[in-house]
Amino acid sequence: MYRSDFLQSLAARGHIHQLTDAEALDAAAAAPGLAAYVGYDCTAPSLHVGNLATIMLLRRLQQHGGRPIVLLGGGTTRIGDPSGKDSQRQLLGDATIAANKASIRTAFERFLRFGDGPGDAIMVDNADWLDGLALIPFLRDYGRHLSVNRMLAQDSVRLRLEREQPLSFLEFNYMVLQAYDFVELARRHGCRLQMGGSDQWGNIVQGIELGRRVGCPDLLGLTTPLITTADGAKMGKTARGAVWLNRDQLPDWDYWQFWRNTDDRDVGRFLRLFTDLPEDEIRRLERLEGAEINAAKVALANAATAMCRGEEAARQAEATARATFAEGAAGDALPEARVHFPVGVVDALTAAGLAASRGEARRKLAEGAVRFDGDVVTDPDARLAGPGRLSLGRKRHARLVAA
RNA sequence: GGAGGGGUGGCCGAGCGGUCAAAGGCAGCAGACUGUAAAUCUGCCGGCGUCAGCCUACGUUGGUUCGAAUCCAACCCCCUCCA
Repeated sequence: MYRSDFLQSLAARGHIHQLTDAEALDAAAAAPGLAAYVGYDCTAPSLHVGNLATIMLLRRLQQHGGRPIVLLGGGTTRIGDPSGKDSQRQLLGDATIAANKASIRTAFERFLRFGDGPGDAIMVDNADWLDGLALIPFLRDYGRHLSVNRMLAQDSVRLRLEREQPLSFLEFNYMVLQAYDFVELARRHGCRLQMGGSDQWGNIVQGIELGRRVGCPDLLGLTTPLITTADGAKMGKTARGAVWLNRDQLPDWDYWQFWRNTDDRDVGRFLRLFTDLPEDEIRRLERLEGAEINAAKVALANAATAMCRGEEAARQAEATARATFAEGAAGDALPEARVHFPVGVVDALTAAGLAASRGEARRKLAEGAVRFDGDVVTDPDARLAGPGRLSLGRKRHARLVAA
């Protein structure tokens, strides 16, 4: 078993997939001030719950005395990570990347404490060193240490080649630059550990190898398992889109609901991975059976929402859930739709976003799925006279208010 | 460069002159049962509509035809085999 609190905690909570050198890492983590980083692409205006697995690694590191480094890939996003893709990703414009970067960074402040103190997290952007890189000096200093043979064996490259899918030289360089990032962070910030999802293993190892050859000998790597739900889907990808961390991409209510609707079988695992609740509390919650387990889901939703969106957001969502589901009222946190009364049900449904089209609204009315203030509405010509709670099915609700 | 095969709705995949808004599966939505869970069963699943109909869709652009996802031509892209 591990001696350091950090690794003990990660192991107990299910965060560890692979380690490059367990003993060395354990020793490094036992001393205070271990610096570790995770890199994030700026491909979207917000990170999503799929990124939470590694964000939690940084959080746990800080909780146990380490120094988290958030690396924003302002430079590498201009290239595009080929891992897990069969075709080149659409190249993003610099303006988009800059906007995404600005938007992404806000989310981290909820999970980590930033500052100038010894245990404070810092945020860096690899554009700072990548953008100005001069090709010939770079090739002479680093290129000679990078083995093409080895790179060709990397999954991200090999799979593309085996399937005879195109791989541009641009993308081929992604791992080179990610490897170089690690060396740069080791030099600038004394960073010894790179963490990431299991798909990043190859890239992480490349960085460690490069470090060994250019005078940063003791770099380490750690990956988290790919988190899937009990029914086998990648976590955080719903049909309606990703579950975003940023409030302007996904309202607090929906974020809370995402966690509240966790599969029974995932509750214990998610409590360990995505909340700070202590082990004995989690053990108590996951032992609940039947309808009782809903209490554990509420605890999960509250803890996860409080961490990402703040205590107040969690409280409001919980209160709204109670009002909406237990009392059949309309809680404050429900999405609001502004309409002019009297309004036809069909228009109200589309305005509230409960139906994607008028046709769908009509179909749902015919199916008996629509209720207004709790009463089933089936007539597509019905008009609603004033404010109230419009529901589609039992789960989706909106408050109609006068425009 | 040569010879074949193929590009169909979010995905997979049938259709190969009218009866095609296009079989089937997956995903999704809703109903029943429940616990805002899972499983199961049922219905729905391009848009608009006073439900008759209209519009948009089968790689792209033209053409043949009363009529084309289906035939022809050119172009773009993908796959297999040969050089």
